[in-house]
Amino acid sequence: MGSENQFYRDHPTFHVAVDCIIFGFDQGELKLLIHKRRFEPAMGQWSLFGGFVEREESLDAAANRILFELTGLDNIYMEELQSYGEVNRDPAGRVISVAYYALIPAKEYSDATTNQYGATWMSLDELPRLIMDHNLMVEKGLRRLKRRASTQPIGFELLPREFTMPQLQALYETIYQSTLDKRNFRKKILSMDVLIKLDKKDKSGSRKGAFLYRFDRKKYKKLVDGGDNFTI
Amino acid sequence: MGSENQFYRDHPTFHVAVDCIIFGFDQGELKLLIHKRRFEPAMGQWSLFGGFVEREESLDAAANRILFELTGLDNIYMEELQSYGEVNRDPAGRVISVAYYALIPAKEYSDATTNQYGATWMSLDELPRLIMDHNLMVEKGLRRLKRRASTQPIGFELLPREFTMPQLQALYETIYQSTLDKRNFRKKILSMDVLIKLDKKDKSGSRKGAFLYRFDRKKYKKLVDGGDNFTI
DNA sequence: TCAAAAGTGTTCAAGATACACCCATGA
DNA sequence: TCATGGGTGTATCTTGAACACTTTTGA
Repeated sequence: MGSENQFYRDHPTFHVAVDCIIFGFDQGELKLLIHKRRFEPAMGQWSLFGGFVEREESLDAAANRILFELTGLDNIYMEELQSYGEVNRDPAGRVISVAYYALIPAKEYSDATTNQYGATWMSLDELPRLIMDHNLMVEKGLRRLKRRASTQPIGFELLPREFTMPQLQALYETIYQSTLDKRNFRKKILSMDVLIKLDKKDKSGSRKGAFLYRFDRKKYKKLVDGGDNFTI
Repeated sequence: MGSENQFYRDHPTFHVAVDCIIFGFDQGELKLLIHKRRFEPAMGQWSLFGGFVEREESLDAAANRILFELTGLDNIYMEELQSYGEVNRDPAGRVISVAYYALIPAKEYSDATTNQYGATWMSLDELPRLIMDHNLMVEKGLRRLKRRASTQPIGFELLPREFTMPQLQALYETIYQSTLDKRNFRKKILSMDVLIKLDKKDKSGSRKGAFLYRFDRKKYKKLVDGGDNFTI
């Protein structure tokens, strides 16, 4: 930064990190992708996936890089959550961390990649103590997920591209931690007209089989342009 | 930072700044407190109030310090909005900025202090071009304000401690950019039972005078504890 | 043939919206 | 006395909530 002016240079600089709260949905449970930290301090303890921001890299780029390195997945739903800047949050030095949360379709994420990085899908019900303020980040991420899920079509990010109504409902029941009436649920979601009903059934869940649906961004756009909102 | 380990030291560090989006409400308008920047680059151009984070200072502390230095006001409603980390957002060097938005009761903020820092209340309708990505920050802050105002009792932060119904309604009409029916508005807000009606009238707005109210945190807590939400 | 999950409509209650007149006061 | 803004109640509509039976099919 030889080009920086004197005024800037009189001020301190900081390490800046990105931490990713990676949510997945599998077997009727919300899960978090975590791993055991591979460097000091706190090596070997459970941690979110994170890393330092590099010199010519934006925050968003750093978050996407970390996620891609880990999962090989691109075009992932990802949003900044909040920055964490307490002076002593990291015992090894002053680090300002920007937390992102990401939603990935757990099924499309191969376990092969998982193990390469020691990544583990951990159910949110039995989440261990994570390093530093990472548990705080997760709590905040969860709150955000719950709120967002009710007003934005982000639930679909957690499901495979083709999914059934019972799957979708189970997802929302998990996120909201409550049971929903299936007739009302179908009515509401179908009334928004953002899904495409396919001609196929998924027979893995029952003998009868359940019709597959796909979320349609164009229809969603129509809904929004028409002045209506997604709510569920 | 002599205590930092080698792994950390191999990574770059960054200037970190805080920028404050300071909203006020006066004369039926939402306003933003801005000033002309006093150092290079872009000296003399309109800017949000901001500053660099200091060595032993958390992000929140930095935001509060900047706001306090500027307004002399303490205990201000303030919330982190989002971080801005594009590589070239600041032409004079790499700076990562954390944007905060604050709501202050414009009336309690004396113009004396204003002028000392060259601060200016600028109506949002005639907001000039601000430096760097500050206009983006303001837009995002506004969207957040609109959403939050409908589900959290933050409108009161923009009014004096004692206010009238017509004032409160005018505030919400401004935030939502729409007109509201005064009977329905009163019904809704009074039904939540979070206000205390005072025995006094404010006669500045009409001959008849309007009763003054005060927002009551205890009543609000009762509402929330009872499982209900603030909505307007 | 039966167990297990998928699929389907109607009724009722609550909350949101629309709407018009009287009141108090100072000039 | 009148102009100005403050204050009040009811009827209707829309939306969310509650609720039970039939269908399909593989074992």
